[in-house]
Amino acid sequence: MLRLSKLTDYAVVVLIRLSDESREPVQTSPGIALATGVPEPTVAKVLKALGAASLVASQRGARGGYRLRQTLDRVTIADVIAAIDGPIALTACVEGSGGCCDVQNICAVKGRWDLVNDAIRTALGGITLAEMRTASVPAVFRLPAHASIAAAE
Amino acid sequence: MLRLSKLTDYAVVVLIRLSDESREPVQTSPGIALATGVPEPTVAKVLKALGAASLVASQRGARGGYRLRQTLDRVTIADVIAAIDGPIALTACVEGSGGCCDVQNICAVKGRWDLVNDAIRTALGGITLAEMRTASVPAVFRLPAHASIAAAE
DNA sequence: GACAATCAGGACCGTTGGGGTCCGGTTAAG
DNA sequence: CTTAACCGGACCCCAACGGTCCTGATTGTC
Repeated sequence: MLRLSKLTDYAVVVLIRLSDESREPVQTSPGIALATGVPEPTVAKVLKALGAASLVASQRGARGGYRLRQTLDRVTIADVIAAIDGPIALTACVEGSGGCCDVQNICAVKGRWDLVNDAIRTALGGITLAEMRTASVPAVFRLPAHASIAAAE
Repeated sequence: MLRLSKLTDYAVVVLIRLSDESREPVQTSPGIALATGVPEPTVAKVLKALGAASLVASQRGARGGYRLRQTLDRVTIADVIAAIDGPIALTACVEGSGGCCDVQNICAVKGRWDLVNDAIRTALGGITLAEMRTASVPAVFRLPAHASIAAAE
């Protein structure tokens, strides 16, 4: 169903959590795990991927943790997906991977998926995490983080 | 990588093949398999799904086969994906599937993926198979179907 | 200077679902 | 009646993903 990975979903949750500047500017992965309800090892994995993509910066050692590298209005869904799932390409038959398709000499749509890939990339590149956080969300759901943490403990 | 299934790829190939009106208006799945290089059972499976979605019409019995129900300029990629992979929804957290997410009481992006889903649907709904077939494809690749069949035999 | 906290980067499994195959039944042409 | 073709399942296999864990490297704190 054109599913995108659950990890990406988590990544969005984590990034939005990280954007809450009202708390410590640097947050640890166990802390984020506790706050979001996502298992700690998974949070760590997501954070590592986001770090590799330079979406977050890490601080090692005692009192270390993670912080955002850009504000969320500068981060698009496409960025997150690319960070977690790799480059956005819907099929194996994208340009550059030539020769992988064993029926390509017959295939009538050879290379035609680029049109679709571009459309997807454009659509995804036009949505920022800031929009996902705020846009038309009932106030009830708008980051009642503190209360949730308390409830989770 | 936001991969869409190979079956969908095949479906596009099959539909484009089916659109070649220069041959029999009704084509059999073995015939399409031969022409496209896709294994016959797989072609049959794709055709069944397309039939269930009313993208193709089937004629049973001897001298039966499949034919298009609409011209390709009226069929979008979104239609094909929906026919093969089910409704387009990137995550499990879409509206209507309420209660499946065990962290939803903490999740800060509750329901926010709708924004992304809509963007994808719009992007995919704007591309027709006719565009995928013709748009800027070098003439060399433009359905030299007859030659290919001959070569495949 | 020793210790503790925290990230880094792998290796490691279990499960899921897609990809592919096959079979019995049904329909319709000849 | 025979044959050709679709129909609708059931079925299996494997790769990929989600999730976990372990062992280092780094840095602040006592």
